[in-house]
Amino acid sequence: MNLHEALKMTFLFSDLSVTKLSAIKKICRKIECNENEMLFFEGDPAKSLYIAASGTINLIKSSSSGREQLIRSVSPGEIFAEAAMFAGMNYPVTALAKSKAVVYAISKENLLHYIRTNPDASLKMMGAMSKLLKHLNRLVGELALGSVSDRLAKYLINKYKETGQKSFAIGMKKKDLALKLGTISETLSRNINRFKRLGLIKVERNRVTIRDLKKLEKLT
Amino acid sequence: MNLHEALKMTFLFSDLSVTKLSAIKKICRKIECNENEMLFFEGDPAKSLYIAASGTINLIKSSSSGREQLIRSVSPGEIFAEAAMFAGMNYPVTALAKSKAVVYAISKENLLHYIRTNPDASLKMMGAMSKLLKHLNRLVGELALGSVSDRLAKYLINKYKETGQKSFAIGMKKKDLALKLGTISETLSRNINRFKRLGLIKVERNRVTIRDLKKLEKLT
DNA sequence: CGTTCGCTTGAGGCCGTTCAAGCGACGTGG
DNA sequence: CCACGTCGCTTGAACGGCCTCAAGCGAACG
Repeated sequence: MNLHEALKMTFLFSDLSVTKLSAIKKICRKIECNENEMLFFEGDPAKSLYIAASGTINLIKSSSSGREQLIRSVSPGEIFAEAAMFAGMNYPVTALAKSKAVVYAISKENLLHYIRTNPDASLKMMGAMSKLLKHLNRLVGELALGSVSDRLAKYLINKYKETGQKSFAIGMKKKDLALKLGTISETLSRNINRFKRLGLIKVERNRVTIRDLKKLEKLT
Repeated sequence: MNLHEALKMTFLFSDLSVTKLSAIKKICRKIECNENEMLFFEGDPAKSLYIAASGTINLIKSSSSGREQLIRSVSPGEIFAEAAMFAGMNYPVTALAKSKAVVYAISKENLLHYIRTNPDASLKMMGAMSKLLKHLNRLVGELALGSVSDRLAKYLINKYKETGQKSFAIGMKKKDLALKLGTISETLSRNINRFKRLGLIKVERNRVTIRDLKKLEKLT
């Protein structure tokens, strides 16, 4: 995906006029990441907003003891570090390229200038932030209140609703899914197995089939 | 605290002209809550932004099994449900008055109109949302990565930094502190006791004194 | 064919919760 | 002023979920 396509996909810059779009393009700085490269670290001063053009970027939190939590997985056409740049914030997560990736950065100064001179942009920006807030609120609830199997069930149901299919590919390594669910691969494995034994799902390779949606929903 | 004072304290409406301020006052609807009354429930469609004038409002998440997590405790002069009203969201938490309380509500429509006609307001609103994001990010990290004693240590250190005093009142029931730290009173009690045994803190009634800040910081 | 990688499975242990009981502080009514 | 009940807090015992460490195992790949 090139810069133009990526910008068009973002909530923030999607419906701009040709002139405005090319103005935005001028202030984008291209950054290429190798697999497993860190784009920025948690705690670094937030200097830019990023637009993902290709590859996958994981936003994670990690503790000194080595535990990790995946906060968000960014796909091409999405923006990230939206909100970190207000009030002189630091990045609250570290950004890790899961594959070779290309992202574009817009500096804080340029973005603020853009927002100030484009009234609509504020509203869109607030929309983006509010989506993030929603996501984080859900995450907090799930982490604080639910067990791993709760979160796994929620994840599966959500996948089903997203795709409309009772059979779908997980689309990432189980280890990464574990990270997303706030656990580790062993525990995930055991839980998947329990679901299989209970007749809730069927699993082959990377593909899951929901056999008993009702019971799955009752779990959460 | 009356409406005028409360508005003056908020980040959002603090430095308005007299005319604008009185325009805002006109669109505020007064709501009085009794102790333990719910102002709104998680999942309700978000129709208003609120300004707390007196009393304490707890924003909590709870699960069907009865577990609860305190997301935020709102004091007079603060606004809440800032962000819920974008993109047709529902409240992500339920608001519970911990004491008799007075709050003022501004409807979604009125607020959006206000924001659209006051360019500065968007920036302030984004500031408010970005503060919230920061808070939630921290909360996610602590819940996902840390233990109860980590969170207790962080809380104590934070209190110390806030007040500048090594001795301070907790200012809420231990049960509520437990809620805030994502645990229950029994576990909190045991952890406080462990800290006491290790010589990290001293506790008398509702007052904590930090005896060994260094070690406390090393815990986190 | 051997190595690596992702995943699974098992044993053991820790942390936090649940359930149950005890205890001091406080307020109320006798 | 004391007796009693309530409330907030603490403590103990038992249990369970999840993590750690370690080993096994199939598939992909050079």
